[in-house]
Amino acid sequence: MHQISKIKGFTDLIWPEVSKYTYMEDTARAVFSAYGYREIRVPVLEKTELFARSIGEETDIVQKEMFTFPDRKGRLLTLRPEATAGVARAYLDNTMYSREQTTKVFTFGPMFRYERPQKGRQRQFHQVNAELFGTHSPQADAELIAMLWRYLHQLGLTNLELHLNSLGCPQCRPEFSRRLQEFLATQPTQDLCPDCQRRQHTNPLRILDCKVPGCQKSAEQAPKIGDHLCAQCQVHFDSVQKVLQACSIPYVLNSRLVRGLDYYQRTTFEVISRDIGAQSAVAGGGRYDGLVQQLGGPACPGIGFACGMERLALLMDYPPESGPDFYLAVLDPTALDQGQILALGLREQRFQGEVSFEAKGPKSQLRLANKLKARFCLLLGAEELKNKTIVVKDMQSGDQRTWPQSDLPAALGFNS
RNA sequence: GUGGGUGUAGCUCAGGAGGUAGAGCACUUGGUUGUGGCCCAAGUGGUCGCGUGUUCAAGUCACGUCACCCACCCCA
Repeated sequence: MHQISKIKGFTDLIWPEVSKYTYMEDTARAVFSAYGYREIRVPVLEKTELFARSIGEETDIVQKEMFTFPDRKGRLLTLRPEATAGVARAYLDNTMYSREQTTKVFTFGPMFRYERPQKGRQRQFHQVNAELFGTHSPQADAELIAMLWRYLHQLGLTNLELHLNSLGCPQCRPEFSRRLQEFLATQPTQDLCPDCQRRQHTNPLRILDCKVPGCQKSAEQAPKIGDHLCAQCQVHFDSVQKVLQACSIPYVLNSRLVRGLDYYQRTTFEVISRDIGAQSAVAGGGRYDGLVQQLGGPACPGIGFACGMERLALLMDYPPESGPDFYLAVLDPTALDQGQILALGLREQRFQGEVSFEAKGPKSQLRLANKLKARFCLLLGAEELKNKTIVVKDMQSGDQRTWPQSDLPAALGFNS
């Protein structure tokens, strides 16, 4: 019989790797709740239309990266490729906008994109996500970015770069796109890659972050969106930067930072690591003031970010190495039951440890205790069973002595 | 979707120009050591990813196929 293997791009998270994920989640809860964010959990499966309408019909994500299939009644469903659309939908479905002026939520969980797997990229991957609805204030942009920065710092990550840009708004961006197209028209067409020759007409902003050398050269000389923001966008962007500076959050302006989801406007940002291979963006986000309305809700601004947990995991040194408090080594089969009873008592006192399920000689038992990095090895043989004692050995110093079983917790060097 | 790389023991990998599978680590047992760590000895463990072909003979050559990895692309 052949084994059934996992499907491409889907991975099992096993220990110790999985402990990084619980740590990221626990840390997110701790940090985000200090900023007033509450947890939200939304479905993994949504109507395809939700993503088509929010992320953008023409984006790569919608065009070729979604897991989409009909349900038993022929309705098109899609495994979420990102979290914001679903959270925005939930915000509307639950009329959360009517409960309070601003709503702060965070979530985490699996996302799905049909891409070729590589380092830092899986078909099922995980994100930590935060969204803030209901305010236009640039202070909110800065607070959200500061929270993200704080979170990454709390995870012990350094050597990260925060890239910042403004994409303008529906007032000023069309004008900039037109100027960009005009500029591109003056460039020799063959300098652009085939993709960009198409984008030139459909989505010219995307050319700015194309990595093909010819396109980069053109992009360098191209007009910058920062020079073409409308007055309100300029004021907004300046304010965001002012707060970030005041909070001592280091960032670099990157006029070529263009996000691949259509709903972003004004502030956008990305956190980059140079230490994890080609997929270097560990977090990204921005303002999406038009999104809620686009989904059929009231005009309601919003801003949010997502962190790629797989990519953060590549940077994390976790869990710290540590062994159990004790290993209870049973030397004689007749003592197996008593071993369990004694371990139960220790565990009730919050000591952490293992009991052997089978009796073995002292030599192999001590080898095992050593391998487990247990602090104490407790040896229980036929003689100890009879005398109601147990041998306690400190694995580090090698010291050992015989203790009454009734007083075992004290033997591990703790009082109560 | 497009490139490139890799698939041999539980793990990391050797196997020059085809001749019936190797090392280190790990594991088991024993010796030594004050009952563990160091050292020594023995032992368990492999349809060489899968299939077809060439050949007297294929881990080794050819073709195909699958899987994984890295990169493009895209993004977190």
